[in-house]
Amino acid sequence: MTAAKTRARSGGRGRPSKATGLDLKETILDSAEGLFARHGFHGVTTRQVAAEAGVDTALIHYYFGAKRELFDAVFLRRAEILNQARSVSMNAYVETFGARMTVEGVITAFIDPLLRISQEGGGGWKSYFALVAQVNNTPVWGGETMARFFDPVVHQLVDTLKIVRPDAEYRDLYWCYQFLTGSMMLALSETGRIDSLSEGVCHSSDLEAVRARLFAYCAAGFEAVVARSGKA
Amino acid sequence: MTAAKTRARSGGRGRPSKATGLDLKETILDSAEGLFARHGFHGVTTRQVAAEAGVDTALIHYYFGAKRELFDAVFLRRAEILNQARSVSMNAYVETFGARMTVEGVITAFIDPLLRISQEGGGGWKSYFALVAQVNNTPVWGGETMARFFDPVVHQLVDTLKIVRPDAEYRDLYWCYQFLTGSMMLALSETGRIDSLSEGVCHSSDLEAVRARLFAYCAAGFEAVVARSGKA
DNA sequence: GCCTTTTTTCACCAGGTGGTGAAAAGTGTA
DNA sequence: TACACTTTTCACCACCTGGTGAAAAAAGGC
Repeated sequence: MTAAKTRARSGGRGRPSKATGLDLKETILDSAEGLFARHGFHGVTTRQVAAEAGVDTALIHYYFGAKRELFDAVFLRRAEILNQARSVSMNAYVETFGARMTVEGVITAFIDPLLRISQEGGGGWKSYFALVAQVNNTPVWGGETMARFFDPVVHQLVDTLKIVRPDAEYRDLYWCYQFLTGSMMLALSETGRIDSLSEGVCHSSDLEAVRARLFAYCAAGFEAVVARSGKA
Repeated sequence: MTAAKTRARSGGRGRPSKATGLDLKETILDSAEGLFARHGFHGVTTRQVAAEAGVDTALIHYYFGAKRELFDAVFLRRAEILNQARSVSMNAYVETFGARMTVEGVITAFIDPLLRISQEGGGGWKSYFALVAQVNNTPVWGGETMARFFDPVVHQLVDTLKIVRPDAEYRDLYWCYQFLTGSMMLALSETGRIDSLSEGVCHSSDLEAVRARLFAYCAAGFEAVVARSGKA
């Protein structure tokens, strides 16, 4: 259902509460988010966003300026929530387990908040993750955008892993992170590819299946790389 | 350097050999490939492709039809080479090692041809891998495109892994493949993200570093998932 | 040479693009 | 009421989009 229709029925009881001001700003962001996630930055026009939000084209420019600024606003909105959730999760893990931390535990603390948010956070989050996955694999400005929004929490992960495995080299840690993020983003974006590939055995929407495998997979891969580097 | 300029100097000896006919068709594909890889399907116009190829816009439609057909032609050209290289590599591995096959060996036979081609195959291949990585993370038509071009060789991988670990469930195999392909495509697309993230410690162009880690990483992750599933 | 076929260019179209400026409508305050 | 301010709409612009049809040029067969 388009945001326009959603706004139209507007609740049905009490004040009609026509969306206005900041409400409308969020509505525009929601529509833009869904469209950007499905078609990419260049595959979406400001007119499409306006139409789905039930809003005049000029209003988008009034609130956000240029199209690229709208995109950044979409990207930023949830990045802050994400970063805080991950930071809190990792800090809690460090404080709870201290010297008994494991690689798999750290990785779980890093990834699981995203899975939980995707499962419990409502539909907008699925679009958002698909969007981030696309940006993550975009050359030119993709790397710069990811760095701008997500570098700090990644450094927190790497530093924590370095505490758990003090002998590991940073080169290995960063490469393992890259492998991890490739797997993680592809799983979170739920492209549907695994559904057809596996002929119905797996479903990309089944994040519980991801949870049951991804942490162990990444942790084992990580340990193997560190071990191999140590003996080499 | 643009293809237009490349064509202009045209060799310098013997027949002037102005590119024509099928040559020109390849030139257009080269230009399209580079542009699509950098900016995505919607981020490129047929005029840009024509300009970089040093060719009239109408010629593109003469040879390839609609823009989307041009994109598919770009995608198909190298997919066939890729699929054959991978299939040959895996068959050779199976025949050479037979009952002594290992998970890491199979995965190496599956991934290494791509690394080698990227290292030795010339610049066009780097663009191509970046392109495939983008499509792999594209919802809507990305999954369908990947399936159309790459499903058979993936099934060959999964079936071979099933021989090496007969007790493994297909569900686990497919999920592990998804994790693997996410890591692999991100590494092959050389987005430059790891360069800035690691502050110069790692370079995404360093495929030798990938080779030294990715096979072991994926194999260990794979074994861990299978083992966990077996005992659960 | 001539004729046919393929390749390349040119001029053009209908519709869509991001973006703007001014007017209009709404909102709060006194 | 009148006023200032914010939010929303409308009409519009210059430019670009994918794509087409016919003419021109080149290549090949005889």
